[in-house]
This record gives sequence, structure tokens and C-alpha cells, in this order.
Amino acid sequence: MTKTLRSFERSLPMTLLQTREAVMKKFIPSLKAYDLTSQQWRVIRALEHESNLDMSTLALRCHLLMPSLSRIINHLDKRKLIERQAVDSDQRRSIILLTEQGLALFEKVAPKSVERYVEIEEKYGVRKLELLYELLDDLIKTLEEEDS
Amino acid sequence: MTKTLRSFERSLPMTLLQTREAVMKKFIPSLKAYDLTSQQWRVIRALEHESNLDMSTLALRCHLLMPSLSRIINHLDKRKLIERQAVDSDQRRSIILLTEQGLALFEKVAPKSVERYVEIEEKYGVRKLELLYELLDDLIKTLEEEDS
DNA sequence: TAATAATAGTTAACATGTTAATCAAATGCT
DNA sequence: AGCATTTGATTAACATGTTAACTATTATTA
Repeated sequence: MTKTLRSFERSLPMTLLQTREAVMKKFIPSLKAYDLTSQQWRVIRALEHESNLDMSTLALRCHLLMPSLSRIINHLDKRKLIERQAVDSDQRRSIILLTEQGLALFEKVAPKSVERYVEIEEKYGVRKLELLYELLDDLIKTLEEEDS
Repeated sequence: MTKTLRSFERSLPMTLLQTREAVMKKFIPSLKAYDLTSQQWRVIRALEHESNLDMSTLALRCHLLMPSLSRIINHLDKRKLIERQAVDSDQRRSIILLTEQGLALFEKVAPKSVERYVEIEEKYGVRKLELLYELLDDLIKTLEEEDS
């Protein structure tokens, strides 16, 4: 077996990274205008979608590790975009929800994100985008099944 | 227009991120066995592929920003895996090359990466992988063209 | 040629990714 | 009840991503 490593330009992780970077470039400017990182925005979106989540659940929803989420929530708390509420039944847990300010910010930013997304759909094609999602989901499934 | 944001699970940046994470999980263990991060490995591969590159060119090849590369090269220098050489014609520039140790490390790690890659090809299918590359490259091109 | 602008690279500052250590509260077990 | 274990969350430590500031050198150009 004399197979060698793929050349750089075509390595799988690299291509995925590049693609993500290219996509993010479209969304980041509108976020930065409101002083948000893409991760902070992800958390806000998650909370708008479903409120009163504890940290662990929120981490799963946002695909963030707990230490990252912990810092992000701290930051958003200082900016009063979210609030923590104690849980009576379990003192370790706390539940996170958007403040009115946080919700207001969501309402301002969301339309801009939608715009960008529609742009991408139009230029690239909805059909191809759907196919891409399928292939990616399938790859994820394949890789995770393999975890033996 | 009442289009709303895609639900989380299906946002494009998120799906790309997840996929990359899933792929990296396959490669990271063999790298960690040699105390390498994926970025450090990327630099080593780049230098094995083509030596005597200056920092800027290397950054392009590895899709790293200069500050990141600067730190990585420093680190690899301390580990004596690479060497810097002055360039007479331009004192600002320096040229990077693998040391024998660096090359030896490459030779040890590369086969393990190839193994993982072949595994992925086999489980997922070469045909589908090629299609995925095409779609990703195409998306990148679309997004970059749009930069107006 | 002297002042200015551009270029290569590093450093700084801050946010995140990642693993390990830590802490308090809850659960299980005897 | 008392003690070990597990769990939810934070903190620590280090590498990277990202933008801006900075340094030294080279190129421009007035």
C-alpha cells in the first residue's frame, strides 16, 4: 500500500474549515455590528428558540463545551442580555433565559442573518444546498457510527 | 418576506462545524500521541510537501493567519522540528524548513493519518466523498465571488 | 536623497476550543 | 445517618482565531 496523504488543498478537514470560514465571513459583519461573536449569537438564538434551559442542555444545543459556554454566559450576563435563575429542586443547576434586552437584540440581528442566508441560497442554489446538508449529515453519521 | 432563521440543528455554519469536529476526532488521537495539534501537523505537512517557504507563503498554504503561524513556528522551533534561515536579499523575511527530527516525525505520523483517511473513504464511499469535495469547493467559490 | 509608504513578521489583547482540576450539591450504598 | 460516588458547573492552563498595534526593513517618490 503506497497511498500517500492527500495534498493540502484537498484534505478533508481543511476543506471543511475553509468552507466554514467562507460561510462565516458572510455572517460575521452583521454580528460584529452588534458586538457579538458567532458563538454568543448561537447562544442567543438557542434561547430565543427555547428558553429556560440549563447550562448542560444549552451546551448540547449550541455544540459548545461547558467551559466555553460558561464564559460566554458570564459575558452575556454582564451585558444583561441573559439572566440566570436558581432551580429549587437542584441547587447546582441554574436556568438561563433571555432578558428583554436580549430578545430585543435578537429581533434586530435575526433579519440580517436571514438576508445573508437567502443570498447564499440564491447564489448557490437551494437544491445543491439540500444535497450538501444530506452529504454532511451522512458523513457525520458514518464517522460517529464508526466510534468503536 | 416572513422567512425565519433555520433551526439550529440545520444552520449551515453549525453543520460544517459539526462535520469538521467529527472528522477531526478521527485524526486527533494519532496526532496527540506525538504531542501535535492539528495546526502544527498542518505546518509540518506543508513543509514536507515543499520546503524553504517564507512565513507568508506558509500561512497561505496552511490557511493560518500570521499571528497563529508565528506562535506555531516558535513552538516547533523550540522542539527543533523546524529551522529558520535568514534571507540575504530581504532581511525582513526568513525561510522555514524541516529539521531531520521534523522529517522523522512526519514519517512516523503520516502513515497513521493515511490509515484514518482510508477508513473514512471506505465507510463513507469514495464516490460520495468526491461529490462532497465538489460541492464544498463550489460553495467556497460561490461565496468568494460574491465578495463585492 | 530624505521623507513617506508599503511589506514581513512579531506582539498584544481578547474570545474560544480543549483537557484537567476543582467545588458544591445530589445520589447511592451500607 | 454517614461516606463514597456521581453530577452540574466553574476555573485553570494552554493553543488557536482574530484584529490591531508595533518594529524593522524595503520600496517609492517628491
